[in-house]
Amino acid sequence: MTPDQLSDAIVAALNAAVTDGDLTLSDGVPASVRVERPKVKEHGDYATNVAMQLTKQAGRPPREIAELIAARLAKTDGIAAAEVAGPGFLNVRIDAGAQGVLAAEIVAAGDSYGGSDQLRGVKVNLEFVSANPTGPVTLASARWAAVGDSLARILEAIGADVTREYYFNDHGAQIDRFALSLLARARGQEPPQDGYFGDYVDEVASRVVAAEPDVLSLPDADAQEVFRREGVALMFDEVKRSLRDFGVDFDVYFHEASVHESGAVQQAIDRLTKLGQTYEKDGAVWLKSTDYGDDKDRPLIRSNGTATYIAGDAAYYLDKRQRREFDRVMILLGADHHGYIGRYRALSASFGDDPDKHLEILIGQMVNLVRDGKPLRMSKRAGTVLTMQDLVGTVGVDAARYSLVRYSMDATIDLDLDLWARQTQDNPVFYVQYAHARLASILRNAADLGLAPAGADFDPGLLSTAREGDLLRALAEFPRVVGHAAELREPHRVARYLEDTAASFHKFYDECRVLPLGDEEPTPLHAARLLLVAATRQVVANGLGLLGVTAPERM
RNA sequence: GCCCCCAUAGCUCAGGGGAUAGAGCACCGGCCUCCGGAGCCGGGUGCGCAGGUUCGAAUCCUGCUGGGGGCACCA
Repeated sequence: MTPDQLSDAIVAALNAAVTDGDLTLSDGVPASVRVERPKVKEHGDYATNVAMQLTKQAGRPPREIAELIAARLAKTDGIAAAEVAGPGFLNVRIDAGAQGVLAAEIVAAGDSYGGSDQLRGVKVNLEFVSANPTGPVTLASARWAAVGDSLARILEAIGADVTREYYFNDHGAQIDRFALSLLARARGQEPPQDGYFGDYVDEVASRVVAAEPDVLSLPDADAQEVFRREGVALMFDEVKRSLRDFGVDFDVYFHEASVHESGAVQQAIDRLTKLGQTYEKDGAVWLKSTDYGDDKDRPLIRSNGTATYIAGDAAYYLDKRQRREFDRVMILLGADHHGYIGRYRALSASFGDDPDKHLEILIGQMVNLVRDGKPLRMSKRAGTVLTMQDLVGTVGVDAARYSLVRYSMDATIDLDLDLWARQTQDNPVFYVQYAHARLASILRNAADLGLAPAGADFDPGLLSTAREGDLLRALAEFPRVVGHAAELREPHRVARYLEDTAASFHKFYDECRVLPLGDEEPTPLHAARLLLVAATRQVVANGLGLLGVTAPERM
């Protein structure tokens, strides 16, 4: 019996109490009740605080309400006991049998276990990373790559139709500075003060020269144009390649330059003007973003006639909303962009959208580096920027992605380079992957013995020890964890869940022999435990899949 | 000055109003005749401060302290 099924049973009990005239609820019976796993074993398999929640509208003490539910619940199939405790908690024990059937259900569901139809039919556009093509993907961007892709996978698991999107800022001043920096390095000069530094600038510059040998004999403006075009193209390739190596495949790489070249920017501004959302002042065209809660109005067209960055955003946002009629535009940004929220919401509202419904901007905190216990300061100028590829090269894709996704986005994380570089069991990803390898190994050994997991008609009551019960309850949690991770946009919950579940499995393994010992005859218990192993392996594999981390058969 | 995030064990971090606040690392001590010891078992210290809401607060609200990041006709 899963928590959701228990919730249904409790609702049924409440309905029965009302029908019998034992209970009156002014707001009616809730559609579902909150069921949680108690921290203490003595409090049963599951507990609910619904009686306390209903105290007001029932006009009766919580313990009395809990008694009414308990009496009816105790008669429900699959429930071994229901007792009232403390101020009005209802503690429930599930029949071992009702719990054990889950193992067969999970194996039958396979890859789909954990998913749901919660967001079926919802089209989501999820933009993340979107780093400028003026350098390699940095460690900070790697966090959004890991978190964004995992979030996309989790949303897809609950039915959403997700488009992963990357916005290349390949237009504007920073691109000019990049081109100038390349030109300078190609000539053996220092890049400008506000230019780009680091070895990769030299590399890109020499690759451009190799491809276009006569570039250095061109006039400055023409040479700069060649370096801009070729340099940016090389960076595009580099960015795409490192993301692919990281296991992140974007559906759309959108180029900022395209909305400027196509006239989409002007169309977007015209539209805003027609909607009465702009005005002219000091020779510039402004968006009345303060009407929608922004700190200040934002210029769309500068007094020199050129379009601003936010004008490109306007066109891009409009494109996203119209291209496939996305229900929701989600954007993952670093904390240094949090000031961006106000103007973007105002932009959305200016087009007549509801920013609370159509737009969602997620802010994640930064990644710091620590070495020898001391913070390591990255400097773009000195060229000491740690890249995603550096991280992957040091710890591997699995550990890199896992380490970046296992923390709450709200928390700044300190990655200890030495620790991750050591690649020892300090890294929790090994704990989870090891559990999967161990599970796979048991299944391999069973196959060698000609032993198959029990079928759907097995006796679930065989899985009755405390460790088996703990493991089954952990497996039963998975769909809820995925649902919560999706709803709260918190992929790290999946990682933490996997660590807990791996621990439950390791404990089960330590106490419960799965395969026959020596020449012992296989029994139904062996087959039942093997089924539990198969179910556990499935859950661990599904969970790792949501994080974009491999589930190894062997390590 | 204004805005956002954070503050929980020696360290890195979990903890969606619930009962006795958890995990990993580190430290000490146990467990391999057979399914992977990269594992398991035992040992202990903590919610920055002050108010408020609530039957109940690490969790929600306010103020303060400390840390991080932002507040361009840059992108």
